[in-house]
Amino acid sequence: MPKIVDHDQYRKELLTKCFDLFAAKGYGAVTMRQIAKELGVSTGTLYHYFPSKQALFWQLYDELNERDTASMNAVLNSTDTLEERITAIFDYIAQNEDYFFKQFLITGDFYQQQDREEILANETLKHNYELNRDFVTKALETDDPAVVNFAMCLATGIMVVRLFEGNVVEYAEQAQLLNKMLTLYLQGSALSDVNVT
Amino acid sequence: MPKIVDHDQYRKELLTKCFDLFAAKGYGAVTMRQIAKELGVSTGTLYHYFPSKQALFWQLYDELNERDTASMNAVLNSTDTLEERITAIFDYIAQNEDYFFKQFLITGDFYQQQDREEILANETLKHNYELNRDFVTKALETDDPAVVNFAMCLATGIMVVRLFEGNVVEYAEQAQLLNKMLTLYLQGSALSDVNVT
Amino acid sequence: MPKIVDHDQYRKELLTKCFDLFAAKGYGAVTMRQIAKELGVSTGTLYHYFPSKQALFWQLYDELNERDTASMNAVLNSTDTLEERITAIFDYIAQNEDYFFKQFLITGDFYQQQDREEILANETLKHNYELNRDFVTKALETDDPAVVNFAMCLATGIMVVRLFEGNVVEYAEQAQLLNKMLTLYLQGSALSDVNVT
Amino acid sequence: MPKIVDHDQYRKELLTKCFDLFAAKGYGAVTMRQIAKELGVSTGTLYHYFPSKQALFWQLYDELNERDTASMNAVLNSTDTLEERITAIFDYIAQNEDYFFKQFLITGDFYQQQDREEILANETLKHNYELNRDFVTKALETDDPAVVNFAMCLATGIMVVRLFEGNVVEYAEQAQLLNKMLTLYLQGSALSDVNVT
DNA sequence: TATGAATGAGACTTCATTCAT
DNA sequence: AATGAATGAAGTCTCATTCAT
Repeated sequence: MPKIVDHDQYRKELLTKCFDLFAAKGYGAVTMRQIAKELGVSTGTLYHYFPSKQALFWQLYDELNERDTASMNAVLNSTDTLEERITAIFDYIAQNEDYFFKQFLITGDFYQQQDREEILANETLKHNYELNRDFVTKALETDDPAVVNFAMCLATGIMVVRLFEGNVVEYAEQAQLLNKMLTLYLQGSALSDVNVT
Repeated sequence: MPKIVDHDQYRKELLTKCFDLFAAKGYGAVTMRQIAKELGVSTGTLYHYFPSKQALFWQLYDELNERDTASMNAVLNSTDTLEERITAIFDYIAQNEDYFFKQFLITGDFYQQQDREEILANETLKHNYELNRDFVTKALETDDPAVVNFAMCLATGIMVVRLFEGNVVEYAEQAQLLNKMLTLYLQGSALSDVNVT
Repeated sequence: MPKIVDHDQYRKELLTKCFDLFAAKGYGAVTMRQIAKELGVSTGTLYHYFPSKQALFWQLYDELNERDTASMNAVLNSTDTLEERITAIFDYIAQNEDYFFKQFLITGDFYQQQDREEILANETLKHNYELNRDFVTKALETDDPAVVNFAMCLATGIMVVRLFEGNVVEYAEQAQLLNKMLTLYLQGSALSDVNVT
Repeated sequence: MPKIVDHDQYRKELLTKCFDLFAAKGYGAVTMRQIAKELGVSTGTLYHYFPSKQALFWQLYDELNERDTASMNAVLNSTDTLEERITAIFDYIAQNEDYFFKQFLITGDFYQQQDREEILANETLKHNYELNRDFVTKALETDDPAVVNFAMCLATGIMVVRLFEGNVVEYAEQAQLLNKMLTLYLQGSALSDVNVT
């Protein structure tokens, strides 16, 4: 018997440790030697677990998505009103902003690995988006896809702006705004629905 | 100073040609030799105009911002109502989406050149943001910074989502939504202002 | 000593399986992992039987020679005339051409392991040559070493030319030529011997 | 203008210097760093002239063939009889044995670069063989291809045996033998031709 | 015995940059 | 101002070998 190691589990542990490194420096700027050093293994070992730098990167990306799916489900518990749910979501993003920054940056790296066409055809990417969409749909309790997109784009935008510009926008403030506007808008829709009827 | 003008102008011409290259492949993936070849000059000449790859990159970034400033001013001409102005802005983004994609990607590369701290302290970046903010402020004719941010984040978000996910959102649709909500919201504010008064 | 026999026999089995691998790809291009995989064992096990890659290689070489010795003896049975014996030898080479190709290629690899001096001083190599020489001497029933060398070089040459150039020469044709020439030559020698006497 | 260098001529100079290195150690055992060091250039420069190690190797191979063609033509001058011509050829080989050794070893390496099929289909290889064949045909003044092959295989065989076994055969001795046998054989053919007529 | 995880030197190759011309 | 040859550090990856189990 060889050294007792759960190959797959150890592989995931290594991936976890890579996260920060890629997020901080970007795919291109991180060398396999650096990764190995950071993980406390030799380059040989690194290649024992990941056939190439690209492969390591893709596996990391998959791993991230898997996590997100798991952690998002708890957010909407114990929320009753629309306002509470909006607040909960923006709070969740705010709390995990650092993680989202990193994930976004890594996705950005991901992007530069291949042609745009391939990216847009990529199943993992699509799947991740569907996930988020369903989540927001459930939160807003609306079946108007435009509204769902509206909220998602706003949230994404805030995050991106904060990433690039710093604290020029605040989550809580924007959450309130969204809440008010949405309430007014949905009331309006409801009214016009009533009127129509 | 006859030569200097030529020098500077030629430098800008070279920069222009670099834009697509960086946008398509990313900073790290483009080599100075590739750039030189694309520009039809030798590496020696390239280094004659730009002291380093980084410098070339920064100058490109500056160049981009300069252009944006110029081209954005014309957008709001011949718009009277809020709706028209919102439509005009989103239309402008939609028309130049490809350019914004590239600019965003290059900014992303830019980001990976250095620490987050330095980025956020960077004057060029700040300046660019101020510019956009002023533009939106003027367009929305509101002095509520939260609302300005709201619109900016939404627009940014739509662009980013489309970049990564494809045509899952549409500019026109979101523009309409924003228009309705904003109208309702601003009316409400006006009313409450009145009430308060 | 019950275990030792198994050990040695297993070792030889492993060697046999290595033959094709080395012949096909060459010493340098075959990795120990590949060998292990091909043999259906782990690298650890491989190293249990062979202290190093070089050692494995040398043992393979020895093994080859051992086999040749055994298989060549039967060739000259039931041949009466010189013509029959020459035909038998060339036939034997033709039948086993593939094996000779591989052996030659492996010997070529062998060569590149060390300095020419060492090669020429190598006992295994010498021994193998003596073996072949004795065999040909017996076949030609002559004690003129020049003639023996002549035949050996011709046979070697045909094999090498076919290895590198393909079927541009035929064994049977050359065997006939050698037979005729040798017959003429040996008759002549005999005559002159008589004359001398 | 850059440093004045005749790119192509310098490339050939570098190739020449590589010859011994490859012949002595074999393709696999020579590293690009070693080559660079030996040539007195940096690895970067080496790659400036040769896109890869393989490419360098193929170019070397081509270069060798080109040379052989040139140098073989002078050999048959001032030879009148068959004996003189045979002697001249074997002498030529003996004089340049070291070169032939190296060429043969490099060809052997060459062989291990790719599949046998590809090798045999390789035009350079075929061309080289044709060249040698024509040369020998002219030297022996016979149009019997079997005899030409006979002589070629013998010469090749002597060279190969000497390469692997050392001075166990001598060129001069074998040249004499070949001369005698060939003379006898050709006389015989001539006679039988006469008889037939 | 047998396994395969681990090692780390070293292979090929790239690339920003310099410099002689 | 312009060229492109030259540099060498550094990147990704391989592989013979060792060793804990």
